[in-house]
Amino acid sequence: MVIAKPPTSRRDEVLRAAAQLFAEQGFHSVGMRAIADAVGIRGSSLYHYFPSKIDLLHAIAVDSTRAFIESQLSDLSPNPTYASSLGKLMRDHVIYFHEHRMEESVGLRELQELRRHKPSAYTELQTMRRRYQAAVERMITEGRASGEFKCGDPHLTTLAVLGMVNTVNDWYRPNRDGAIEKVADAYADIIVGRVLGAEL
Amino acid sequence: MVIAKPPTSRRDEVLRAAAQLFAEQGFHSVGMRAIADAVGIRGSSLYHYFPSKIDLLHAIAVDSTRAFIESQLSDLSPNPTYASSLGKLMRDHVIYFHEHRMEESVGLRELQELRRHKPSAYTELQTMRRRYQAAVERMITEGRASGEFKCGDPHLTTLAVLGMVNTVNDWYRPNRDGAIEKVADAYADIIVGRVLGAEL
DNA sequence: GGATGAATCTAACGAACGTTCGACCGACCC
DNA sequence: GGGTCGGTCGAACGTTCGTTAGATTCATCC
Repeated sequence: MVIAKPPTSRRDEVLRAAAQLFAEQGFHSVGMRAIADAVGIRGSSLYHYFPSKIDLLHAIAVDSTRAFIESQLSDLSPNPTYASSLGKLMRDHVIYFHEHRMEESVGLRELQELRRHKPSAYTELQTMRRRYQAAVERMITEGRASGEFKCGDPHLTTLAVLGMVNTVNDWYRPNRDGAIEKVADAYADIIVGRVLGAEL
Repeated sequence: MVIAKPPTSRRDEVLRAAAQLFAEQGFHSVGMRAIADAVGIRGSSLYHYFPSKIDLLHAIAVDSTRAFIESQLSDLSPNPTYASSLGKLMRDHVIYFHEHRMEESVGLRELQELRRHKPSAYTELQTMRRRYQAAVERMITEGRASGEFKCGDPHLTTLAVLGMVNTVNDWYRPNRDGAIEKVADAYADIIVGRVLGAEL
C-alpha cells in the first residue's frame, strides 16, 4: 500500500520555489543553488528534473500563461450581452493576475530573456498571448458591430485596455488599496462603461 | 585655445552605451567589459567615472526619469481647459516614452534591482515618479470638480490611465503600427474623451 | 538476494563576473 | 624640464555562476 501520488511532486516544488524567487529577485539574480536550497536539495539535483536553468524559466512561463488563458477563455459564453461578457472577463483578469502575481510577473518580465536564450519558447508564449488578445479584440469588434459599444479602432482599443489591466499588479497592495474585487469591479466599469461606451 | 567642453564627454558616452545595452539585454546580462567595449576602452577604466555598476544604473535611471518629468511638467500651464491640458500631457507622454524608449525601459524594468542594491536610489526614483503621478491626479481631481470630467475615483482613474500610456512601448513598432503621433492622439482621445468623459 | 532505476549526493570544471591595484602616458602648469 | 594629474591600461583577485561526472542511497521488482 503506497500513496498513489504525492500531493506535490518534487518537480512541482522546484517550479513553485523558482517562480517565487524569480518573481522576487529576477531570473539572473537567482542561482540554481538558491532554488535548490529553497526545496532542501543540492543544486546539481535540479538537473534531474530540468535540463537547464532556461528550461526551468520556460516551464514556469508556459505553465502560468497557459493556465491563465485557459481559465479566462473556458467559460465566457453564457453571458447575454457583450458588455457583461467583457466586463466579467476584465474583472476575472484583474483578480487572476493578483492571485497568481508571482508566476505572472515572471511570465511578463522575463519574456525577453526567453527570447534571447530560447527563441522557440518565446514564439510559443507569444502565440498563446496573441490568442487571448485576439479573443478580446473579437469581443470588442462584435460588440461594436452590434451597436453595444461605441469605441474607435478595436485593435488599438484592445491594446489600451489590456495595458490597463496588466499593470494593476505594479501598484496594487492589499493592505493599502482595499479588496482586489473592488479594484477589479472599478476597472471593469471603466473599460466597459467608459472606454467602450456601453450602457450599463 | 581649447574646446571648452567636448560635445559628448566620455562619461556621457558611457551612460548612453550602458543605457542601450541595459535596455536591450537587461542589467544582469551586460558586464562591465561589454559596456567598456561599446565605448572603446577597458572595463577597469569605467571605475574612473562610476564607483560601481549599480551606480551606473542609478545614474541612468535618475537622469532619464528626471528628464522626462521636467519635460512633462515644465509647460502644462497655457491651456484653457483641463481636457486640453491633460490631453496634451498624455499625448506628449506617449511620444516622449517612444523617443526615449531605451532609457525609459531601463528605468521601469530595473527599478527593483535598484531597490535591492541601492535603496536610497529607489526611494529617490519613487519620489520623482510620485510627483508626476500626483500632478496627473490633481488635474483629474480639479477637472472633475469643475464639471469638465465625469469619472469615478480620481486616484484609481489616474493609475488606470498611466497604466495605459506606460505600456505603449510594449507593443508599438514604428513600421507596423503607423506614426507614433497617431497612436498618441488616439490614446489621448480615449483618456480624455472616454475614460474622463469630457466633451471634445 | 541480486538487479534495476530514480533521486540525490559530493566534487569539480571552466567561464564570467565586479572590482582592485599599480603602472603608464600625455597634456598641462610653474 | 620637472611635477602634477586625469585618463587609461594590463593583470590579477576572489567569488559566483551554470553545468557535468561519477558515486551513493534506497525502494521496488523478479
